[in-house]
Amino acid sequence: MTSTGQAGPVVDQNGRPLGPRALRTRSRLLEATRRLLDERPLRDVAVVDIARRAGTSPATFYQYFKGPEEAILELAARAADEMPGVLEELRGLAPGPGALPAARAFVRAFIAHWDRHRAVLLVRNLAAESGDRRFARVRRRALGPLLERLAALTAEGQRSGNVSRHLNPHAGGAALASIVERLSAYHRELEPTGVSLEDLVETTARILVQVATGTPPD
Amino acid sequence: MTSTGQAGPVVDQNGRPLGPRALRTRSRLLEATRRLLDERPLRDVAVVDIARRAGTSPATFYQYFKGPEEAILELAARAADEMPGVLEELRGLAPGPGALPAARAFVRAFIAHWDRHRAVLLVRNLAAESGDRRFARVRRRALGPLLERLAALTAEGQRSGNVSRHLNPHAGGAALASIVERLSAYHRELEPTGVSLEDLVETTARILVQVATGTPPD
DNA sequence: GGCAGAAGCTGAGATAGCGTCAGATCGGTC
DNA sequence: GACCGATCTGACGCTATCTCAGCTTCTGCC
Repeated sequence: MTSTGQAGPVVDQNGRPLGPRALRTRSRLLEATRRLLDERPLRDVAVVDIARRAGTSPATFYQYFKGPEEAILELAARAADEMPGVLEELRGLAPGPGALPAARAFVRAFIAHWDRHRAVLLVRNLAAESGDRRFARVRRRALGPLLERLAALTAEGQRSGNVSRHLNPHAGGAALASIVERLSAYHRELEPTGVSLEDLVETTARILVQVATGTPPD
Repeated sequence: MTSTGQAGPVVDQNGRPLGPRALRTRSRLLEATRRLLDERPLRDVAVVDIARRAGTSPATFYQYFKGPEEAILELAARAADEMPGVLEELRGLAPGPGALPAARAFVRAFIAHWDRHRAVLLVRNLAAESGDRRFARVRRRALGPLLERLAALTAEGQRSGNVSRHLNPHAGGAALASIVERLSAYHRELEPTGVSLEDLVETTARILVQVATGTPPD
């Protein structure tokens, strides 16, 4: 199974499975797309550019992808494959003294993940929010487990009486995930205003712990 | 002063000020852009389409705008002009019993604002996050006052001892604004998973109050 | 080594939107 | 009813998309 979630081997636009040479060409095209997207907005990334940078021709690109978007969809899927590792950091996030360090480590890992894949994730989010099902699916695959984890934590906090019954756990999970994702996307714009990355990590981690477990650290 | 923040009257691409007929044509073009953007992603909105829908020609469009993006920039600036009204709702958000209703009203107003301008705001955010200064500026103009308000509230909470000293007020403000903005953008995708708009409003409002004032409502 | 067939690649071309400019049209004025 | 500035557009050259038919390269077989 590929990282896009399709079953079976990688195929070209006609459904034919790819041999080793073709796979290498396809990889070069993906890598070229990734690099170009780091340099300029999607609108300015032409298929010709991708092909040239990959040392091949536009026609070859179209053999493997419907267009730049489809290549980005696959890059987003690959990024999603990294999420389990990032979520690992959340293991220690349970009421108690280990909560804050775990939250910090998680926030740091999440931001690093975003910094690695910023351009791709921005396109993913725009496409998903604009109604593109494929991108919405990849996004859900990446963030769903985070939402669930935070929701479960909130629900647990409610059971133990530390978190208000008036919160909806899923909405709370979504809200907390929003902070982490949004600030990851934005921290570069925030830093010039005097908020350091460490301020962001510390503040976000503390909000996570406070809201999800109901017990403010300190 | 126009809503883009430029001084003086509206001008065309050659800097010539517009007469009443031209202003009407320009307005039709803006409205057509808005409507098309609600129907499909920016990538699929051609200048030809905008012109046709406005009952004019592509050449006319180029007389007033460099391209679709510039039209959207102006639409985003107009949306930003609505923000003071939305922020009005925040007036009552101070420690005390009025905090929760004020927070609810604010969250509702903010979501309604997003629902009105969703397509434009998505493009604005993508462009801003991709490094486009003009869009970043409009975005700051819209959200800056919200950030400041929430940061001030948090700082006040710290002074009165209700909010942890370890939070950075500006980071906290940004985090809370993130929730509101992100969930406004996302609530449509969340609803199918069983989280109602009211759940979202209630949960977000409570998190706002709890984090910013340090006193959980209840 | 040489050859057949499969695998992979691309040149060339039809199509479509972009952005410009010279000139047509409109609408008010005398 | 002729003029004039304001406004609009037809037409054109350009660039990028996307598609084939056919070319090149590889592989295994004799």
